[in-house]
Amino acid sequence: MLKPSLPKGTRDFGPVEMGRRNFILETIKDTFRLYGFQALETPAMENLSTLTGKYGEEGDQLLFKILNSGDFLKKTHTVDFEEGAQAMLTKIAEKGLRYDLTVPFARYVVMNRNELSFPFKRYQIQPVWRADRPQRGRYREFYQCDADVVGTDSLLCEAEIVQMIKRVFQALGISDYTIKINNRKILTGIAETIGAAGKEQELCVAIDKLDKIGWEKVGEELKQRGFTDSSIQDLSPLVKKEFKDARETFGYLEEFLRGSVAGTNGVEELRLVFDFLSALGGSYENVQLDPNLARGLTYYTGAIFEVKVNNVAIGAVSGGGRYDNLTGVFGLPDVSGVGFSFGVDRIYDVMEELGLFGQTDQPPVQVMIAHFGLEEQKFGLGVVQQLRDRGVSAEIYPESAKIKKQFNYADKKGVPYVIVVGSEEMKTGILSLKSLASGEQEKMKIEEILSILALGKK
RNA sequence: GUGAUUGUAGCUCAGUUGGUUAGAGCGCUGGUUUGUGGCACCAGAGGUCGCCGGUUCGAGCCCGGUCUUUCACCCCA
Repeated sequence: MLKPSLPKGTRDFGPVEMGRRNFILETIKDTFRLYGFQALETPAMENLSTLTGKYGEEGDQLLFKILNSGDFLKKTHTVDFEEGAQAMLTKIAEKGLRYDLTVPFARYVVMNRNELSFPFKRYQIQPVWRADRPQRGRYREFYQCDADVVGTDSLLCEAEIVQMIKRVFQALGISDYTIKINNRKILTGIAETIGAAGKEQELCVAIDKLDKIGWEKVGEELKQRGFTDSSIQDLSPLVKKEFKDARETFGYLEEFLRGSVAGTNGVEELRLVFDFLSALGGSYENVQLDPNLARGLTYYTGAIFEVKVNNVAIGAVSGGGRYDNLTGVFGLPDVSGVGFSFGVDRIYDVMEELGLFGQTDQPPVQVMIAHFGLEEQKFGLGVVQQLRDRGVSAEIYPESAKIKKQFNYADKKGVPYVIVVGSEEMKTGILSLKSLASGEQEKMKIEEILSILALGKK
């Protein structure tokens, strides 16, 4: 017999997990809709030509490729084997699983550019696949919850993103978190200011590790990447400075980036984002302007975000930024957009670690009807139907069994109420309603039970 | 992709320098209780020791490979 197993880095979600995941997903969806985003779904698989080259060389290796159907060796010749995997790939696979939701979205926008009215706001909640090596909080199949606005460069979008993040985390009961904001132009400005213009890519990769390995090691890495001692020297005060609030950070950055047009622009943009945030009635609580935030993604050009839950050893649970040329590779240039994404799987892990589930768990059904035999069960069917008609989720034990067994089932499943139907109850029409949590049991008319449970369901 | 690490009952884990029929707790099934779950007591079921191969008279234990888990790097949600 074959032992069943799952592919590496994938998981099943049982009933309890699904309840919790759906709670998170519904919260996110609600929020997206509340801000005027519309749903979009795209296929799990895309043409490989759509996917390759969009995530860098590393990304291409992490793509799951789909072997062509039928005789996949049809187009190959023996010499192809000698050419190596890279050359062979295009002949045996033309499709791949999506790696993120942004590229399929860009593809969709380009294909439907004439039908869409811009600015176009869409959200998309679907699994993505990466042939990564799994770790905690890192899977080969995981969900992304993206919301993007394309076709406008208004910084209001950035401010609304902050508001959406705050709403979601509040609804989920996560309070100790930080939304870090920076602007790619500020990073460009920093590179220019320290005399390393054009090396911002390297700067980002190194600076991103700051809270992980510390300034000293980052300095070493910068040196290895060809930064001069004086550049590193110049960078040092900015990195080491601890700002007490956004106002102070803005002041310092303005001074620091005085000589850089890009840098000054970046600061101005962020100021406007903060202005909009105030106008929306949002506080700066949980929001941190962090000039050292440097998300590696190559396509961000403006604001960048990252959300971390404090005191939990898991990476970012949300992130995003503005890109000026999302659709350019598909032949539609100059479409500015800004988007962000929640990592449900990580949010789940965080909430579990913080013990936030439990209060949010919903019972599988409100009430179960236990009975003593076929006649009693038939009587119970009438009751169960009435309950369902009133919108109360209810089930009746499907077979005749010892009452103890029926109670046991309800208890294990976590059903809060049990109604017992016996010959006495059938005669009088007065049923016993027992709360499994308290153990209290009361006799009352069906109508009364219906009212109590119908009230309780809200 | 590089370097480590893990795997014994459904779950969490014991298992002596390699030596008979591999154990515990929890869970599960049944009973004590044919109109009541949780608690208690009693009984019972359940294991190709991840998989394949090797060394050995003999392997859960040693060796190789493979899969899986976790971790660091790379990168990322």
